[in-house]
Amino acid sequence: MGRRIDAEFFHRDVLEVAPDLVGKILVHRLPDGTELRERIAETEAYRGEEDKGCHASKGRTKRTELLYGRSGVIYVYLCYGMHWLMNVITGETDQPQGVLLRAGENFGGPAKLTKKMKIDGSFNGRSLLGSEEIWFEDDGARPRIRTAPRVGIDYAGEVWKNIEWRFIADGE
DNA sequence: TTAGTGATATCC
DNA sequence: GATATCACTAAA
Repeated sequence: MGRRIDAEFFHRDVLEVAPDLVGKILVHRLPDGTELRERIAETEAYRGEEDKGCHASKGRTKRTELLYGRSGVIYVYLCYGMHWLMNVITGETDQPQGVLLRAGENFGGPAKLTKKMKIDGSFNGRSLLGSEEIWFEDDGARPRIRTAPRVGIDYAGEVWKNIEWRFIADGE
């Protein structure tokens, strides 16, 4: 059983938090007391209004408001009408940045992760800090990380689409 | 490769 | 009010 990750961890630049989050364990306690645990195997960083791949690139709206808010908060977004994608807000307040959780160690795919962890839109805006329902743990694992270009954002243009802000645990 | 799906943003 | 878009997945 690991240590719960605290506010300081998330209150750093997303480019530090995103790779650090790889290998950490997401814990979700269900109302009936069951704990779902999954080690994070892959993340992506989204950072700033100039990042054309970031939702906040179009400015501050009701939807992206959370990205500008406190670190340690969960941003859940419904994609293509059926997939929940989970992000963790990082960095300073008023600085739009967040980490997209792309995969756990037992499955690949952002929507699979939320499905398996039973996370949906009702988690949007919740905090990972001091919560009895959902939090991250550090069990001391320090996986090797490799980087790669982000996926699914072809619309963002050559520069932003090729930048290596995807962080993957190197298996074996 | 394509269909399916619905919230959000943007345009009348 | 209407339409276009989208950080995806599964099936073929």
